[in-house]
Amino acid sequence: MPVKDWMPAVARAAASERKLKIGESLFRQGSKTVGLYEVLSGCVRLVRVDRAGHEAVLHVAGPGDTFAEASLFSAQYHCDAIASTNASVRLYPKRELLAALDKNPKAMKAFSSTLAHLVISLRTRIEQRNIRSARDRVRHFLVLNVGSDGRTVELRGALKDLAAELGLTHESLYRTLAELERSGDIRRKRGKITLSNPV
Amino acid sequence: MPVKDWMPAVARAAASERKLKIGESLFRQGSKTVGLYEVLSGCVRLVRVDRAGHEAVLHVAGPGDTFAEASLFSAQYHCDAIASTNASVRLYPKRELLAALDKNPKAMKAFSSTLAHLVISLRTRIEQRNIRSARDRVRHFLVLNVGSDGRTVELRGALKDLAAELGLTHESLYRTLAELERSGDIRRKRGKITLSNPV
DNA sequence: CGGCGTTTTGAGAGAGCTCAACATCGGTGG
DNA sequence: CCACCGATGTTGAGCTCTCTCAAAACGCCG
Repeated sequence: MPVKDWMPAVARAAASERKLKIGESLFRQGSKTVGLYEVLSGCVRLVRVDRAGHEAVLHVAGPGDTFAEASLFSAQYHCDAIASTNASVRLYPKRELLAALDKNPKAMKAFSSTLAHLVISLRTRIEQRNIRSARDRVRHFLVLNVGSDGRTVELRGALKDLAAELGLTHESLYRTLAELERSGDIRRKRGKITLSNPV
Repeated sequence: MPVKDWMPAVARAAASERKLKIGESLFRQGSKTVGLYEVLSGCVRLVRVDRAGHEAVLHVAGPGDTFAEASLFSAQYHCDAIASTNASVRLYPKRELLAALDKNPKAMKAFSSTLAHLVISLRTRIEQRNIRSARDRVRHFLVLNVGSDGRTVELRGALKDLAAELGLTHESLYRTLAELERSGDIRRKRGKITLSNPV
């Protein structure tokens, strides 16, 4: 559900905006939670960095998406938020938002619904990561991200970013896409991938 | 938060119980949602099965845990629930529970909090699946699951089940544990694993 | 004691990762 | 307008690690 449809006016009034340069971090894992964010433009990714220095991409939020929902019930952020492009975001401060939700059961319910759908999409991502084969993992992603025509996927950002989101090396993704194109399963055209045999 | 602490009396009154034999399924992906479950005894795992027939373990719920939270905001279950042991569960029917939550903002808030913490733990699981090395993935799991002494992990169920939960083959897990034991990083004793160098 | 599922170890193959070189594209400044 | 530069995209070769298939020891329960 779009944030506009449930965000209480009080919380909206208390919101502030901020611009981010590409690569800039909005918060880090362990830092104190200040509230919930909405992406106004650009893309922000949520990642965790393991000791080997690898980024695990947990989520990519685009315009209209919210992120850091769980921050309302946690004292610290549990991942890093980094701008994948130049971006602007709106912050709904935790204190005011929680107070407004307490007074507005309908909004609280909508917020719960948002969290519930987030849970479902996270589980889909776990399912994705369980697929070993690069080919199948890419196909899995494509099928789940086709647009309204049922066969075309619009890519947000670079293929390199997609590789990170899929948990593959960019080399592996390039090769896999090339193979899929050679075998006729997909067609590519600058930022778009079309499935030849939509499911 | 334990379900007892927030579950409205009305919903509790409407609950029913059910026993499951090991391997029995409680619901399947795509089946109509009937409500939220609590595990009374045994273990229930949530899985998705990909077309290759592999199970991706999304969650394992033990006594006191709830599962299928998102069902309240979805018409169909998005994964399978299968008993990993003989188990008994309690069903809080969707209709009555939603009605009770609507009338009880505090309970709704607690439910949101439960969802938020679920989101965090799911992201931790994604982080885990992003670790390629079996050794590191096992260590990651162990560190996150130590008991109150900070070094001992109590295993629920068989190592084979743990392997599935970690997204490894059981052979790989056995080998990895054997290596960790040989190198002195862990010690094993029937159902318990102790870290030699707790973090 | 017998049977079944778990645990363990072995050998081989496949697939993705790593390192490396190069091509291509987009933006910047002269 | 062109040259330059960095980031993205592409392809090659080799290696490592896990998966897979196989076989056997072990443990629990009837």
